[in-house]
Amino acid sequence: MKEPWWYQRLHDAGSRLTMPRESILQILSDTSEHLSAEDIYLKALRVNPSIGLTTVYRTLDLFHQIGIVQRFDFGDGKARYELTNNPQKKEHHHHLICMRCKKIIDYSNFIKEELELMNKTEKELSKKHHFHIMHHVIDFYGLCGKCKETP
Amino acid sequence: MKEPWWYQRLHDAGSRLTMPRESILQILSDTSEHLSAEDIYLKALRVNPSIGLTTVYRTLDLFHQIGIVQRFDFGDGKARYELTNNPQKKEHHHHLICMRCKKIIDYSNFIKEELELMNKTEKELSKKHHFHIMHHVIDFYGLCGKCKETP
DNA sequence: CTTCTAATTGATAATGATTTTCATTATCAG
DNA sequence: CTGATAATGAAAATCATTATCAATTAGAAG
Repeated sequence: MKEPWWYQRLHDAGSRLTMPRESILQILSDTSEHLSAEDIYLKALRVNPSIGLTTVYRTLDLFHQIGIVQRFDFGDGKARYELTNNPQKKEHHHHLICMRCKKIIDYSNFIKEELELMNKTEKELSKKHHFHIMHHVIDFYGLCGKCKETP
Repeated sequence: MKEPWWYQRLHDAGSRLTMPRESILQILSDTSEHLSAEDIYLKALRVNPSIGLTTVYRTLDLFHQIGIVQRFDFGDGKARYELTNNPQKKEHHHHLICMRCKKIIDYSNFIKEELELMNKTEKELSKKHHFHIMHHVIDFYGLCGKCKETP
């Protein structure tokens, strides 16, 4: 079995490959949801009943630092985590967030045009502000169909 | 003195215009920073020493619900608030966020092209997902010049 | 202008996500 | 294999945000 790119990145960061980290990586790559630290912890418990919530937090933080996961704050008080896409596959998705009921809709029909523009903009900003951009987030805030009806 | 658009919006929402709310509105429109609830509270205290932190939170939440302020989570554990721009002036800015030192750089050289695309996309998403979009957020995450140097 | 009532306020306590601490354990380079 | 060092987990500590509740106030109606 081929080691995914993030194993390399872990190693490059001088971090060790441990069981809790593997479980978390596994959980993240098996889901398409927006998992919170506790969601991940609960799933991890089923595989490794001795894992600690603290470790989950630390691991997610590490993964975020080295670019393996993205962290999102949708305004419901807890952070959500998603595996960063393999840089080869340039696909990514964005979110529609209902400001009332907090529902999140993924939006992945990403327009070619938009992706191009984003890349161009990233390059420009990188240069102008000496910033090394690792990823970007586009979120749309508003009211979902239901909440729009009932004010 | 002309009442700004948000006064109307407050009224339309069936909410009253109170002193704490005016102070907060004032503070928000006087700054170009990304203020947290506590930042705002401390500033408000200087004008109205009897204001409570709770009220600041409630007010910011209300303002956010009715679209007067935008709320941002940059990953430092506290929410930040900014007055939404007057809808007439279609300008808005976005952020470069350093994942290490949490520095935030505003980016407002917004490309015409990008704004057009955003509007088009918003329209599309609105229709497709029956979503009433109120605003959007674009954030770039990465490492600032300094943090890039010292790993 | 006065009255009345629902909206609003502020102090305090409670909540809940995330971090810190620290003694123990496990990884992996040499 | 082994030691230096990173990583772990339990428990306690933080800290932003929210709920509670009695007291106050805005502003519509008269």
